[in-house]
Amino acid sequence: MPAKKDEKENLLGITAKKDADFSEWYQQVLLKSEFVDYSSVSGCIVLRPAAYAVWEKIQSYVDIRLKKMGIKNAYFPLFIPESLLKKEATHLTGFSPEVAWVDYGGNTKLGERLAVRPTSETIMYDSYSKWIRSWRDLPLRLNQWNNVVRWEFKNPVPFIRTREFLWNEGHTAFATKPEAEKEIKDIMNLWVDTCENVLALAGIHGKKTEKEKFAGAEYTHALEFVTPNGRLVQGPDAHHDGQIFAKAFNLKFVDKDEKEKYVYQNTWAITTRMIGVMIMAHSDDKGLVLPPKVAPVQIAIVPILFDATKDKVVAECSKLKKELEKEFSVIIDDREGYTPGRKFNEWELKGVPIRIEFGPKDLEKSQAVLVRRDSGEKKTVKLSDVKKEVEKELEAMQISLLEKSRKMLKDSTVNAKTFDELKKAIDSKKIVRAMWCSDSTCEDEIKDKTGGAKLVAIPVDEKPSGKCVYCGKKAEHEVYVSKSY
RNA sequence: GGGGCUGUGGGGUAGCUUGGUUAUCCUUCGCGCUUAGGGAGCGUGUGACCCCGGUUCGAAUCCGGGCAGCCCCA
Repeated sequence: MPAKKDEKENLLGITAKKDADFSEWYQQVLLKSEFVDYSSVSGCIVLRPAAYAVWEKIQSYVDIRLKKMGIKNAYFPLFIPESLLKKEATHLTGFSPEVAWVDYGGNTKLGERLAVRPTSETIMYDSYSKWIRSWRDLPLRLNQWNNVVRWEFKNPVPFIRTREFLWNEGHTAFATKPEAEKEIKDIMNLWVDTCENVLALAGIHGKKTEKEKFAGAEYTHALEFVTPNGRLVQGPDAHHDGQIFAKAFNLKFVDKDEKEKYVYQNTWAITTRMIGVMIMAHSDDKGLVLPPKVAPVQIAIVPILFDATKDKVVAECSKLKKELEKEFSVIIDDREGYTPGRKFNEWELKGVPIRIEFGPKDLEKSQAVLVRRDSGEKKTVKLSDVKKEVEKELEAMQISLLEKSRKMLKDSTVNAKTFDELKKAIDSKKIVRAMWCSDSTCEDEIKDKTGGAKLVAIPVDEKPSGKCVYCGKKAEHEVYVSKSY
């Protein structure tokens, strides 16, 4: 029996519309699906089991591939002595406004206060300086999975901007620049692969402008993702640090030619922010939509229970579950006292990719009903074909979500020749591709006159030609301009 | 960095202007019965005034401060 319209407001499901009230919608999707919760610490969220499971999927996909590349995992301290954090000037300036400090141990004031790591370059390179002596010690390629704290004062947005977040941080040292730069390419390929094939997200591979690059890097590559409310968000990145930290931390080695040289370094990371980007992109007015490759539960079997056939239906569902869980993660929702409709809505809210309905009619005809979360499409299949069909639909869903993401990126992008066009596009929540003279004055002016739109990325596939969108001088680069998180 | 709005059971709310008995309603949650192919029904139970201070005989309500969340602008 359908719920009365005026009662719907108070039911389990989300009431905000993605198109009409994006941030309210985003919040409701996360909270009502029991994906995350707020905590008593401002700007810090709780990843509930479903969210953490998604992170574990991302983590394991990336971790396996990093290890194949020859990178090893290690763990360095959470705390960084102030003196170490101060060693590289640009780095310090970049991070110091948002560092959280520990001043006391119990009641005892510490002799030197400790930073809670905002990133671990400084504490790691302190060790690296002891470990790197000869060319034989290189390359040194370590990664750690951990948490970092950046005490931001802007409005927190779950996953997108939180004061503490989870990530990996790879920190590597090479004897030569070409080796190091080759790694930047490999890592960026890994990020593209992970985002596209696991999270079903299409991004822009770009280079950061001088203004926007990582504090302490020579240059920064990153993937940028468009959100449904027309902003770009930075995703995973890879920074080539050249010899900047090497000089600050005295990372020298004796090369084969017996000369002392500084190492060349990279740092790179993917963070839990991507989970937020993924949810913004794929989820809808019914709740979460999780790509099959990250979904903690891929299939929910809902038995339709009538007294006369209950036992047989449940038995058949259990058989089905046993068969399916050889390859997929499956749950069977045989809770009594809830109607099927209620269960359907609940699993949709939680973003389970495939639902299987099975009742007396299906028992009679040896069939089951498959429903896809992303399209809502229903399909009746023979019991013997369920496994094959599920596999097919999960793959199709994964691909379809990526295509949708590609389309969103394409539809959100506008080319602008004049500043007027650029401004109009920004105002109508588009992201803009335009030409740029590469002067930071123009960068500042554009930001100023558009209400904060940044030059987010110089696409790696750029073909600069013509004139700067702002000053009209010869263009050096193409850029994506957009408001950002 | 600046401005605005809002905090009442797990969620959504009424009450606040004009202070006054046991804080309203819906939903969730627990239990019992009954139901079951798209958010079922009846009965019953649990559960809240963000925190600190002030005014007052009396504060969810008025005042001050804090904390938190949201929105807009830079």
